[in-house]
Amino acid sequence: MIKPKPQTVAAWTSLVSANRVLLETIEDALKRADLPPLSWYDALLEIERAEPGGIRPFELKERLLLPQYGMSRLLDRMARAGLVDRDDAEDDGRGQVVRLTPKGRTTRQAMWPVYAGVLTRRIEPHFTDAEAAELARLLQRLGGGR
Amino acid sequence: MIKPKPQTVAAWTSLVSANRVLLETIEDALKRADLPPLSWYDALLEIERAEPGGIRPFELKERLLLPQYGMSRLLDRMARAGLVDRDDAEDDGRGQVVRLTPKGRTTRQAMWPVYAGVLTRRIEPHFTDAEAAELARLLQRLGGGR
DNA sequence: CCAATATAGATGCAGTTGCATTCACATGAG
DNA sequence: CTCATGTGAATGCAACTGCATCTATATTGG
Repeated sequence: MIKPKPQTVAAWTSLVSANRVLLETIEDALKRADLPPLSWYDALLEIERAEPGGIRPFELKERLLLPQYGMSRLLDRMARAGLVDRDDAEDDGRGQVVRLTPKGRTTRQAMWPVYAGVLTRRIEPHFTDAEAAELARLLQRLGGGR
Repeated sequence: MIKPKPQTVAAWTSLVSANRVLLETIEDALKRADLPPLSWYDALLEIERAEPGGIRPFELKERLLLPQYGMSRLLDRMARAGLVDRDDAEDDGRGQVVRLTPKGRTTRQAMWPVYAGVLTRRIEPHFTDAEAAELARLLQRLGGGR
């Protein structure tokens, strides 16, 4: 019979809780500022980083850990909102290249202070610099990287 | 202009990643074992802990950090699946008392080894006991407890 | 007691997600 | 070249979530 150590269970439950609470705080803040949800931020940032060549949806989904259909629909919504352009890929008739529109760029820039504000206010007061670094180091072992 | 420390951002992004990866692994394992999703486990456990008196949905939603409508619907589904009973509360005409059915109890018991197995295999190899405890300790400061 | 307000829980609707499948183009073996 | 197989992306459908609202009972102030 498998029996995890108490520390293991404690680490997992506190991880889930922390994630939930922080996520909710961030989504709330974005909503109150009349900005798109957090998932859009991550996508916008990743697309911006891929400038000026743009990025293929299948690369994006790997970096964001989204399922293929999730990526497809997220891009749909962002395109409908005028934040990204999807053009057919020159060199692959099946695929596309995604790029930010100017509005996409400004939207990401508008989201950052809200996002950063929550992170700063909700994380930094609880840790010394060394503790935060240690926390990041430990957590990185769980996610496989990124 | 708000500018979080790099450690803060690193801690947050690795937290999100770790959460996503582990959650997905657990849900996958449960699905492959033909068992209900993880959210049911948490609810079943909390209800079981409240035996024999049962628990009120509004208490449950607070312990599980779910919105009221989320709790209401989760209980709907679990009741439809025959895992819980909802009876009118004796002392409060507005409310109910939730209890496990025998099937609810066995289902929770069936889920645990799958859940525990993933936790053990995906967490314990990466940490010493002290590290796991330290991780839990640091994370607890973020979620406000639980 | 009555009216005003608060709390427990359900629900209609729109938007999102998961799953499975589909379509189109790409690639490699013969 | 041609067929079989693989890969990039979209989509129909059912389930789930968020939001706002609604109903019913409880509580409080007068």
